[in-house]
Amino acid sequence: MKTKLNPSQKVETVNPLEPYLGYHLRRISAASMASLAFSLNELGIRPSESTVILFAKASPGARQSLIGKHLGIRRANMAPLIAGLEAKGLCRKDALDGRSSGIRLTKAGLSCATKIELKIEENEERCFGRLNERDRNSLIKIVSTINLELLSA
Amino acid sequence: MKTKLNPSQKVETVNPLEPYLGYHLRRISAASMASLAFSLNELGIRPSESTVILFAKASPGARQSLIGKHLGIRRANMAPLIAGLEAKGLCRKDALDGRSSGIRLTKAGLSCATKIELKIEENEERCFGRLNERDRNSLIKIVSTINLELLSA
DNA sequence: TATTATTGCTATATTATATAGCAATAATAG
DNA sequence: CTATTATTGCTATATAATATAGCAATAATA
Repeated sequence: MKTKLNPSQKVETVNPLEPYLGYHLRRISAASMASLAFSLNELGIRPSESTVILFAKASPGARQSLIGKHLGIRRANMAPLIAGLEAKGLCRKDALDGRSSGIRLTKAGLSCATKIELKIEENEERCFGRLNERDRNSLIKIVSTINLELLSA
Repeated sequence: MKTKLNPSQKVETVNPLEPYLGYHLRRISAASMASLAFSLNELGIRPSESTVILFAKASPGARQSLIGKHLGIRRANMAPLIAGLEAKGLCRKDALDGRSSGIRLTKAGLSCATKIELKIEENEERCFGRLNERDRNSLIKIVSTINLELLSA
């Protein structure tokens, strides 16, 4: 069978969501995250874990509530996330007081962080590399502005 | 208690994900989708359902495989989605042949679609309204380009 | 010291999305 | 026409991210 099936669909197929920015952002986000997830999977790391690891690397000793606040992850969801990273030997908790701990990457965690950074940068290139420098920069700028508006409100 | 707790966190809090476009897109997408989900909830409609309804309105009689193809929803996930809309009385299936049907909105479905459009447009304004026309247009343009690259590959 | 806020956590639910595989049917090749 | 292949819709199931409610322990404050 060399030719394709002809589904005989004489239906107009104009996507009515085309004019909506939110729709495009959702599709792009989903596509680039799926691509990243696939790549991170080689490290046994999920996207949400990867963000926590990179944040923990940049802010050693931060408590998980702070990490969650910056990444938009709720306390209730941070708990199992951190527990998972601990179980994988990627971070440990140094008690700060009776209830909180400072999160610190282990040696394995730091090494993993480096690999994650590489994967993320590869993914950025894979997904957004076709953009020219100018578009890319204006995109980052606009998008950061939106983020400020949306996330700080 | 008038003053805030002082968490005595002397940890640097620079978000290392700041330079990554994918990260920003994910956060924005999540925030704008959460906002839309909240709004659509008044109609008893989920975001994924809303996209199917609008597509079905624009392409009456399209089979669900085509709708899914355009919206990036897999067959396996389209089935319960359409069944749910049918159960809510928002669409019906007109047999096209022995296995496929053309999806058509009912009267209630059409009325719902109009309300959805309004909610989406309100949400666009709420989330992206602070952008000036120029930024908004260039954003749409760039973002459509990325989408083409990412989704058609 | 009493009150309030925080931190971390458990349990649970929802949404979106992924794969594997099946049965029925349609399209195509020979 | 018949055999093969592709499609369509579907079920069952799994995973990731994220949401709420509520609890216990602890810290900060009045």
